[in-house]
Amino acid sequence: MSLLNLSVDCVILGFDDDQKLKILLIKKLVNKNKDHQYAIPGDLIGDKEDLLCGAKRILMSLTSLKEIYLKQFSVFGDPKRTNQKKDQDWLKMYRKNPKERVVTVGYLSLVRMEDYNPVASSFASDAEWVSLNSVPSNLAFDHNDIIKSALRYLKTVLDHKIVSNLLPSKFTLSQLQNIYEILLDEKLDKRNFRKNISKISKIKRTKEKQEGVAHKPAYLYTYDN
Amino acid sequence: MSLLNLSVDCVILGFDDDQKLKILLIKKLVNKNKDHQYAIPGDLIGDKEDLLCGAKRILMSLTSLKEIYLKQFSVFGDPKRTNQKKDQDWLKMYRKNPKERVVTVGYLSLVRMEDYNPVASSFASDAEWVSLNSVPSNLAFDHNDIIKSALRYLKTVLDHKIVSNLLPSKFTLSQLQNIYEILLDEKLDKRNFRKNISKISKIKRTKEKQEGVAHKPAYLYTYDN
DNA sequence: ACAAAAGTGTTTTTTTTACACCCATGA
DNA sequence: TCATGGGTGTAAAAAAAACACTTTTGT
Repeated sequence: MSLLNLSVDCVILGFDDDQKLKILLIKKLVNKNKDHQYAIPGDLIGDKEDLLCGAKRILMSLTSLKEIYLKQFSVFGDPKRTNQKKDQDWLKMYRKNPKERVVTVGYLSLVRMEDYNPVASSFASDAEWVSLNSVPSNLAFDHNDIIKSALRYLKTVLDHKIVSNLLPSKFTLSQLQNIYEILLDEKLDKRNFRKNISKISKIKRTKEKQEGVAHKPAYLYTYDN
Repeated sequence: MSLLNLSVDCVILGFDDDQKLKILLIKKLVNKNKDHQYAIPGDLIGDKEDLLCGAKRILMSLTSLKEIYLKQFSVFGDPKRTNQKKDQDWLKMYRKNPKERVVTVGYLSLVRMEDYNPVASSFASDAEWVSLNSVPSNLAFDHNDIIKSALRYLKTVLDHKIVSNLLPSKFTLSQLQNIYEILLDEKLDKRNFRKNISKISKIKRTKEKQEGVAHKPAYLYTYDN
């Protein structure tokens, strides 16, 4: 019998060669002073809008990121998830009926940071990559929980198809191994890792090598769709 | 900016020793004649109701099943998912605004059929266990898709904890193997299966044996929480 | 010459698969 | 005594893990 608002929230993880995993956060003003809070990009979906399309539209509108593969991973429907004061403050500024319930659908993506340059717009006053281990613990709504849930989910579905998004078109096996180590959060054995990669027919060695490195240059590989 | 209806739909799989996997369907009248259709149990969630609580309440109200472990597995948000004529007919009878969008959250459970005796009520005129391979292909809304999605999900998460719901408190290893074979839809090797089970410390052999069977009686096992 | 990362095989251990016969019971 | 499902072990194969040294480049 009840009508409610449905939103999507996007956990966009960004990868920068040889660095830490980052997450795309937006900054939102919570009142007329310039107090702000961080959140993952998300908003209400439109009337007749498909969820996935909505997620893409919203991500685009807040951060200008487009053409991103998004995967639904969970729904967050606690009736009190928008009740905290900090969240009500924000809702009062942007929504007609801030007390209405909002259920949200979580979407996840993994991207190469160099491929996407977030530019804030709409109610986002800023959009930036933040190291996963320095994410504020007081994100908007239940966004800290949503991120945790996304990371848990990620480990269960990680595969070469997903990881291929994170690679430049030519990459070294060390870069690839580094991605796995970061995403799985564990060290891998170089020789065993390469043995496994060599079984994946889609990953092919080119004749090119790294240039200008102060060590033996690595062969470059490509991921072949 | 849009308000919409949120529902839950429950895929309840029922297991009956040595038999086929069944699913709990309800029958709904679609008009004043006695035309009906089948559906999985589901309905709109309440205003301030938690999703999981709502799912339990609705399942109880339609089929009288209670105390069931339900696991959220996906969201179905196609804006047109309630637009077919058969579905609009039903919605017109039971909802004030049948054209309003309904997004639904899918919940899954696996139960022992003997433990639960479905009794239809509310808008369900009947509630019955139906063999998975004789589910009508024209269930309400997108329920056929929801079931497919649930079965796919089930194979990925199957473990002894989940299966323990399907067992009587004392069971034989053949019963257990049978459940796995049905859920995984593949034959398993008896000796290898038992080897694996023996590693699971929660599954313990009792001193009791089957009685009154026309073959060597099997030892009974228990699942120890 | 040194530092830095690349590249490369073999052995051991663990896990998984395949496979066949005798046993206890009720009819 | 027959039909039925219960119960058991071993060998082979496959997969995963452990492990160390040489090479190529820039500085």
